[in-house]
Amino acid sequence: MVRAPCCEKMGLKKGPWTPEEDQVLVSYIQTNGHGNWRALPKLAGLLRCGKSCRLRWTNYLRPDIKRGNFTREEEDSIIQLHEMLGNRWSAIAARLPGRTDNEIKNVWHTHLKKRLKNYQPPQNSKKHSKNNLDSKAPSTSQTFNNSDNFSNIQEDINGPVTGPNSPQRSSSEMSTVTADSTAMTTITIDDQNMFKQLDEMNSSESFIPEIDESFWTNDLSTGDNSNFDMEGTGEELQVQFPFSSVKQESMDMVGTKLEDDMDFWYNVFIKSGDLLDLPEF
DNA sequence: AAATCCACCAACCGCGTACTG
DNA sequence: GCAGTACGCGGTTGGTGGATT
Repeated sequence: MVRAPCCEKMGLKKGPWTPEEDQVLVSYIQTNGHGNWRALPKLAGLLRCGKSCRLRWTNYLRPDIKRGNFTREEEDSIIQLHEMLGNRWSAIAARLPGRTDNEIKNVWHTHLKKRLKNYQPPQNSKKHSKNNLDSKAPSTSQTFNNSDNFSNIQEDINGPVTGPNSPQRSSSEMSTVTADSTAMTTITIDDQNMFKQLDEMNSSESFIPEIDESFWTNDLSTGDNSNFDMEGTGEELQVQFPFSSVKQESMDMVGTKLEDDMDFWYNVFIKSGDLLDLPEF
């Protein structure tokens, strides 16, 4: 069943806002605040629906909006954040003061996607982005240089790490991730330590090392990922990978054995926004 | 000069979810 | 626990203006 558009239903005005309407909206909000968006247009004397008013205010009229072209730094930040957060435009906008999610979304679709298209990702990077692990993020890879990003994203996932309203989770509350392949590679780490490690790696020269073709098995390379499975099982998340062998040279990380390919882990833990968003995680 | 194409961006739309009674 | 309401979000659309043919 299709919900009727609110403006149509009410016989309210649609389309571009006039300067007069802008003025009415701004002066009303400056005087009274926006409070209830639904009631606002009636109270302010606007023939618009509350939704339209909210959009106009948040995307255009808000005093803290930064107008004008995006700087190269801002664009780079968007690319980095999109790499990590996917199409979560509001989360990205929250890290770019003065920019709205709508604006960022537009810039992404009109400029940045093209920029990335011209960028040749390292071999393999898209092979393990199939099967929904990476459904929200493009399969490109790059070096990160914003040292705040991982901490911020950690906050996004777990809530603020410090502060009166958001106490740090105890280690028993911290979720674990278990990666299990048919080669019986099992890794358990907690996400707090993981982000700490990633922050450290982030400050190094090259966050994502090159990987060689042999890292991937034929199963995955041929795109037969039907047996890929991820499921949340209470406190523990089981992740099954379809490949039967992984590079076994390991590094000691977070007190646990991990493969040395950080591109892999990056995709598993960072690019997979869905995985990280699971409340059980 | 006219027609067409294309890029840009403001605004709309519907869905998911938080909130409230 | 449920239903109704309101809001926020991401995807999409449509108008506009500049570039190209």
